[in-house]
Amino acid sequence: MAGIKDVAERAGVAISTVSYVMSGKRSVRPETKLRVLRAARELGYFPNAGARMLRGERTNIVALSSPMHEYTDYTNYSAFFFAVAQRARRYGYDVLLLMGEDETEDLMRMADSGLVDGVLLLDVTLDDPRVACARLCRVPVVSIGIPRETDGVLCVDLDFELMGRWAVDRAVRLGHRRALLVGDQGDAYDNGSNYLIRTRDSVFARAAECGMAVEFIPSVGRTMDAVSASMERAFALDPAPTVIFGQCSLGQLNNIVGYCYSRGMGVPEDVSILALGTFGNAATMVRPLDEIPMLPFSSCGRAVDLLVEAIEGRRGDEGVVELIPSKYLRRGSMGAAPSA
Amino acid sequence: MAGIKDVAERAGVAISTVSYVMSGKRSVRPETKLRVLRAARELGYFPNAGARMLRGERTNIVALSSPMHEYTDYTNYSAFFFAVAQRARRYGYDVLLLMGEDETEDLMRMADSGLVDGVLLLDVTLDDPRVACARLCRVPVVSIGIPRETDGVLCVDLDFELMGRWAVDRAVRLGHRRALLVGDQGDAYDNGSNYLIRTRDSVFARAAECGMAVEFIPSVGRTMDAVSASMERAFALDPAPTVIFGQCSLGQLNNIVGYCYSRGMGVPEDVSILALGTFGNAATMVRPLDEIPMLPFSSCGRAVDLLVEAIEGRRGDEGVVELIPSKYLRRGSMGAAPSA
DNA sequence: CTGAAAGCGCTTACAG
DNA sequence: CTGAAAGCGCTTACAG
Repeated sequence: MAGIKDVAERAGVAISTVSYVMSGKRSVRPETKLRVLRAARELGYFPNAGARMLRGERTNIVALSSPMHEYTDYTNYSAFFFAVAQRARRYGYDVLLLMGEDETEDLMRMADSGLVDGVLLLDVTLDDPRVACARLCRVPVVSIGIPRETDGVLCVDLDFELMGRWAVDRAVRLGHRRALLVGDQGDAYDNGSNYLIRTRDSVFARAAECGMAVEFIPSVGRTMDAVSASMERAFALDPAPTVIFGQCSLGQLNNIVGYCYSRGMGVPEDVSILALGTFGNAATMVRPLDEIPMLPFSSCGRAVDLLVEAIEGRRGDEGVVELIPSKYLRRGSMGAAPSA
Repeated sequence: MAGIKDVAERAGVAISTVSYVMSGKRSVRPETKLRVLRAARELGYFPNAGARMLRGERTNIVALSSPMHEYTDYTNYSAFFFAVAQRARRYGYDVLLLMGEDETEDLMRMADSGLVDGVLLLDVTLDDPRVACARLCRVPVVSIGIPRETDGVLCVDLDFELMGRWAVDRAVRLGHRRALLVGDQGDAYDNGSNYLIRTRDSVFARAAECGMAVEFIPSVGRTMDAVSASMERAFALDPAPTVIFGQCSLGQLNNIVGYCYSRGMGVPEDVSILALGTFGNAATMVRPLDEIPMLPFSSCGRAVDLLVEAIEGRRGDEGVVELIPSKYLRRGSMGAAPSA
């Protein structure tokens, strides 16, 4: 509740002096400075954020746009939120969550109200309307995810094409010729969820290059029964797949392993399994799995780096697309293809 | 970038008229109003947030304080974030994440800078320093979690005492006399993480009343190997427990089930398992489990309700403690105790 | 029904 | 080394 005037009065100086002491933008006689600092501390003075904003000062807030949809499975989002918040904190920024369904309205409001210094877009779809907003915004915007049209925006993402290629290459090297790609819920692809499509298509493309057959089934549910039913159909194929790429949740992967075990199939003796886009947590499964994880701390961290650079004017608004390679974590669930 | 002056000029009115049109705080001639609205739309006008704050208007932002610690397992936090954000949105509020390690400093800064209209505390420990801050704050604060001293703060939480009693009562009714409580990581209790302690102690207390023996083991790790080692020791007891209460993550529960199966113990024929404080997702396990879940949407939703009431002055700052009952979800993993 | 002007709490160019 | 004052973009009491 104490303002700069109260501090000035208590310290016996002008408000400008208080301001300069706080900002350090000009040198102040040590004794004066001390009096001011003591007064500020005693009064519990914090500069009014509104007044600073009005003067065009940074707010040290970045918005994180992460719209909620009906189909949003938010289980793993906190990793992204934490990653963003942690890195932002390092630069002295706080994070304002924008989770309204109406993505673009929130965005324009924030960008033009002067409340935030920059914006991060999460969960960017191929034709995300927020990207068009980004081009109009007076604050810098960084997209975590690669839209179809990238010109004029800063984009960072994990290299999901590379993820797909790595998966296929590893399987092919182990002699596998028939793969099953278990996808996420079908509507996640329909809604253009970017990384899912990119990974899946990269698997398809690379498999075609390598002469490997790939069957794709989206998940229809998360329970053991739902997963079993899907797997049942997949393994009824002749010849049956010898390797499974799981582009799905850890729970579904658990059920896939459970299904294999229930059918008497050993991992990796009878079937190999590789998790794609998980969160490094397939190590904790009953049967730990090889995985090529998301690395949210890498992608989000880098996105914050770029955003802060842009905010502080150390970067123009030329388009940038940075792809970050994931890594391959071995847990022994990928083995040589069983000989026919 | 367009300001109220630009809108006024384009509409041919005074800035006060623009202001009144935007706020609706006084009636304006329909034609004038229309001209103003059109001008505002054409210029993409959004009121400057700083100027409004300076005038003491609401910012329509609430802070969500959720400090990150070394030991924080953030896997399930997004459910709370989403729950808060969703309900806040309904009232027209955005959410500012405060995740700095230094909990109280962030809090005071926010509360006194005028940037937020209210604050929510997440992950409140028994002697949480943020609660003391809350009493000093000039904005309302709602604690999600019950600290030791609740006077002068608004508190909402799930009824974890009831959760503990329900667990024990259900087991006792099924004839179980020896239980194993598998806890979260040990340091989570040491750091005073509120709900863990309350649930655990409630299990202890109720078990003592009912003449049931309870062995407690904190988790030492999340991998199958770590969980197996702990379970090994627990089942070496004579007589061995016939029911397991799992106050731990879904991954660890999966490993507990995996351990039981590997030892040839059926669930619930040989051992019953009940998950406490999970997120309704034990339905998707290979062996679905009975659970008494967290219900973040209930507790956080109610917390936002209270906060908004306080912000809008429809509630004094008398202390309030609201406990919300969870529910018991049956999945067939709790059965009659095997006869000795 | 509408407008001119004070003032919110800061920062900073200007003056000394 | 320090201060008096303009001005950021709004809201609202006052005036008509």
